[in-house]
Amino acid sequence: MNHVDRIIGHAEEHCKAHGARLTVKRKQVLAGLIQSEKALSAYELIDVCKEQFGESMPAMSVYRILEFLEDEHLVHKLSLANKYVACAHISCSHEHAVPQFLICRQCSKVKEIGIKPATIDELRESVNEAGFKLVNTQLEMNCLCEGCVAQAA
Amino acid sequence: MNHVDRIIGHAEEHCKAHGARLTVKRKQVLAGLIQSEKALSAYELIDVCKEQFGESMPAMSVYRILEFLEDEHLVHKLSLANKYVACAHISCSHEHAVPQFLICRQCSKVKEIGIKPATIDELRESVNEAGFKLVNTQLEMNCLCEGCVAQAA
DNA sequence: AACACAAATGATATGTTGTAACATAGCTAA
DNA sequence: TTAGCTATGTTACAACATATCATTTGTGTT
Repeated sequence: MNHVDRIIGHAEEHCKAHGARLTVKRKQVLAGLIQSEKALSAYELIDVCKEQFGESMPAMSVYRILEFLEDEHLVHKLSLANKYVACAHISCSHEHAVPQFLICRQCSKVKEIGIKPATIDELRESVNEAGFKLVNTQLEMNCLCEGCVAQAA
Repeated sequence: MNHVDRIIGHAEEHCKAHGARLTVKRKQVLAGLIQSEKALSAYELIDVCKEQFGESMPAMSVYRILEFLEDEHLVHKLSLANKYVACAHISCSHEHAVPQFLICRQCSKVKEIGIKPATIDELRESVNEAGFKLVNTQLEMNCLCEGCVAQAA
């Protein structure tokens, strides 16, 4: 049983725990995302599923499935890049705070981090001072990953 | 001479100062953005220009013009919303740091703020610790503006 | 003024991301 | 088993964005 399958196993338990169904298609989409280890657009994901499972996957289905996986907190949507990424903590049992994302603009590698609560508080305060309310603390930041920085140098 | 015209005047000087040409079309696009006082998609902007100036504006041109205006730091692209917003500081003479944006998910109103440098430093540090490099400090945050919070309540 | 060149815009087509609407298939439970 | 819900398929299209090549406009030079 490989790494991906183990994570899928956890996802399955997670879903079963509250009566959500992790169907074959949904597992395929999630597995595709986990395996690629980076953010993929919905259409890239279609290609991945085609390669991996030989099954055609209508765009509509992929979007529906991504929505389901988001609702289950198994996948995050990165609006900054219009891409989707598997949650880095599917196998963790504890509850998670809303994460922040570092997105490599070069290669779409994504790092999911938890910024210090104090920093988040400062941000939220700046937002409040401006008369706005933060609807969530999912920050997305344009970055370069180590590998791509090295290449650029 | 109204508010918008005054800002356009400043923009014109800014461009002239280094030989960039703020043409009629470019002025129209910028004026449309300033006047609306919120973020607009490129296609919304086409409609605004059509209404305001009666001129048809091919999508291609609008995108080119928005790119020019971005290069001149007169307009910001908000990737989180796929919209564009006029810079809030066109009339300021001083140099600006990279701004942060609060985007109302309800009405697209945008507030351009400058977060405390210390907070930015903390963020950058968190990013570095994760082995990534921030390519810029333009944060975009999903918010609700005062008006929309009041409505929702 | 006429010309040459570059910058800006127009026109057309197409790529990419995402959703609406309605049809079908497949579980699940009485 | 049949009724009803959930999931998926199909088709069409909306919204966002760019590639490419043609034309116009503006600027400097002779």
